Amino acid sequence: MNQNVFKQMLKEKNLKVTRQRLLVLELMGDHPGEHLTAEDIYEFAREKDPEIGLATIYRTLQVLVELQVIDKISFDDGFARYELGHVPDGEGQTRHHHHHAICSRCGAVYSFEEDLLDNLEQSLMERLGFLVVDHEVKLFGYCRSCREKMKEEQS
Amino acid sequence: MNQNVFKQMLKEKNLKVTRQRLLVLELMGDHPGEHLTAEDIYEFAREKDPEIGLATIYRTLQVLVELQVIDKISFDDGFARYELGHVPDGEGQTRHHHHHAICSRCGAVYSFEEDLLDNLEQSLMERLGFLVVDHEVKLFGYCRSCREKMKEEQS
DNA sequence: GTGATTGCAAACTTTTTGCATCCGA
DNA sequence: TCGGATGCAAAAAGTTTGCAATCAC
Repeated sequence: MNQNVFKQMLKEKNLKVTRQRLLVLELMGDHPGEHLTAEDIYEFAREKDPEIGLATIYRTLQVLVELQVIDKISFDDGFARYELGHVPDGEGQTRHHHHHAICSRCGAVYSFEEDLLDNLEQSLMERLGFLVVDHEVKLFGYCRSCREKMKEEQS
Repeated sequence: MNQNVFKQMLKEKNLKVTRQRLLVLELMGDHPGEHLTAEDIYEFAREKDPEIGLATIYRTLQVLVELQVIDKISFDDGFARYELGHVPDGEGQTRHHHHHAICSRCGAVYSFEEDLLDNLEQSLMERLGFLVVDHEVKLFGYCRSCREKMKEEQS
């Protein structure tokens, strides 16, 4: 996400461009594909701006979620996580989300993109009149290296 | 879920059959298709057993999740929710989960079943060696009645 | 200048834990 | 009997909020 685009988004919502907001955006960009907690971001932020407060991190993340710059996700391990969202398509309609495969043994998270839900979304519209605009898919299972370790343990 | 089956499951894990555990199971069965929070279950439980403690509810829910009798889900509104899980198939392999369509306007949750993820799961196995054993799909959008209301508001 | 934003600390919410008591097997 | 389970209260952990000081515009 371009910093100038971000500044423009803030201005359109009558929000101010602050050192803290720019820093959080920068940090999110520095860690693509990671699923950072507020605490993670706080730690990174303090390296560059020791004065920054945790409450500011939370408030800034809220702003970024509202602006659809980042997504808030949960792996049900007790804290919310944040990651850079993908740019909405031209029409501003359906977003191109990526999904997550979570290893139940080691906790590794693999991200991937794939739009295999179109059929499902269409059927919901026909049956319930429900218009899907976003989706989130989590797959739970075992990654290759854990499967190998599990095989060894078995023998 | 049959009470005797549950009693058997507890015994197999060397857990005791208690009044409280039976009550929580009963309450979950009384509210099929709902997505109850621990607090909801606590309220229902106190109607039948005013002595019961909230900590017991949490501890019992944990046991039920471990026994795969219920599923823990989150709609990211701040608390965990629980619902009766579907019975695993004969092989004890992939579970037949249902999914959720959540209205972003009124918060209504529609549940449905559909196994359209087989292709996706197979492709993950081929590409990453990741074995999927369970999945969770959340769709966000607008339900029929909210869409109608939104149309009216627009005019 | 002025209203939004920040940092801090305190509050809040959901969930977990310690411990004495109680109960199921 | 005796180890697991319960209820209560206190603690923990993540997040939010009130407020005075500060900053962006």
